[in-house]
Amino acid sequence: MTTRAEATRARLQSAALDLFEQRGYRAVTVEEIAAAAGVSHMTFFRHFPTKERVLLDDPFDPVIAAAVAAQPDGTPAIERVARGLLSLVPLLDQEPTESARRAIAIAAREPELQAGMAANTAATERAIVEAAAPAGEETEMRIAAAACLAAVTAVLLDWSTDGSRRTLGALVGDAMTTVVPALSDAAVPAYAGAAS
Amino acid sequence: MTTRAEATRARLQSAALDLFEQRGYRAVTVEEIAAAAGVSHMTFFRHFPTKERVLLDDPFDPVIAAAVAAQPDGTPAIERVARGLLSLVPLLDQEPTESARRAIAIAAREPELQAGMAANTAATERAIVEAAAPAGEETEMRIAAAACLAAVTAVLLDWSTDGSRRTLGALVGDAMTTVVPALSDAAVPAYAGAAS
DNA sequence: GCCACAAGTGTTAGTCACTAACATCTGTTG
DNA sequence: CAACAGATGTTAGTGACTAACACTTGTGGC
Repeated sequence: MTTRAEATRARLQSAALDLFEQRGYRAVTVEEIAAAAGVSHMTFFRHFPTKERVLLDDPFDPVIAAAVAAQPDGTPAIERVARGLLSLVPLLDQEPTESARRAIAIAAREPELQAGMAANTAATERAIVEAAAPAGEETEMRIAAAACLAAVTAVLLDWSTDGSRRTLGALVGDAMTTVVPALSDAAVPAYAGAAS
Repeated sequence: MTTRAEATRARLQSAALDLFEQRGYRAVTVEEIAAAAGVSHMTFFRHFPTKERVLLDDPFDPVIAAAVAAQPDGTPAIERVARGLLSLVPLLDQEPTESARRAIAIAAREPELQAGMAANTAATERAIVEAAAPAGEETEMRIAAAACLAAVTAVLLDWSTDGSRRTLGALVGDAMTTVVPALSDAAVPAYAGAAS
């Protein structure tokens, strides 16, 4: 059941994406987005706390955190995080990622939006630490999460803009292999040697 | 020779730091900072492009980039970056870091400022890639830089607020060991085993 | 000392993101 | 249909940031 609020929210996101693509993030005002969605600017701010959030909305933290937590412990934190992220690759390659790609492509052009993406990353980092860090190893896990997520963000930016037709999954595989060279040795055959 | 502009800039930074500590980043207006420094708000914006920048000013990118570039190539990108950052530890432990610590402690409390720190990190990342990436390996280097810098940022936030009396250098050593476990084996004896 | 000249700063008048308070409308439930 | 809650609108702000133009202060040549 789609509530009225959900429909409004979706219209705002869609209108914002279109307008940002046409005229650039900076040049579009919240008023204009709201008008294009047929609502007032107050309604916009009831659905999104900031202009930035209408573009950079990311509800995947719990999924990512669970994937990391599912990795066997006992191995170094950075390997657990890397393997957890790799385990999500099949999911990535089947999702309807087109609107996400458009959003990231817009963010890639505006430095202020990359700061916003970093805020997303920080939230994901916290989720991973809470879900997957053994007691007493929170710092290690936070460092490992920060490192791996930064690497994923780096390839996300490429993927969104580059003409390169590589799948997001393959790029994430490369990123994890770069961060944890040991992964390419044997553990994840599907991605071994994928890095150039 | 200290120019008038440099003096004004320093007064603005100092006044901002004091006011932010007393009343919090959000609650202090640019007008108030400017007034405390004896100038108008327009002068503030001539010295700093945004309110955020008066706190998060970071001129160390060239030093960091050079330190990474100085590492021998042929090893994985992530090891070069990690070793480059480690080579700066002696410098860290002798610098007058007190105002930096105060600034980071303020930033640690405000999510919006952590986004600003991420913008700093992105700039550092670009500087490292430009200075140290062999032709054709830019992506690998960018991923490695993003990962290591994220790890350093994570410990910086701890260092600024925690009562822990560990030196910044020791914390950075731990961070690099977490990201590149291989470093603890032999290469950098001073930090081997420093991680808990 | 005086006179360009430029760098630094001030004033004023805006735009736009974002907030608070209160009114209105719409859909649902008894 | 009445009552109620969720969703939206209106209005009136605050504060970050910009543009245009005037002014002031320090510096070098005469």
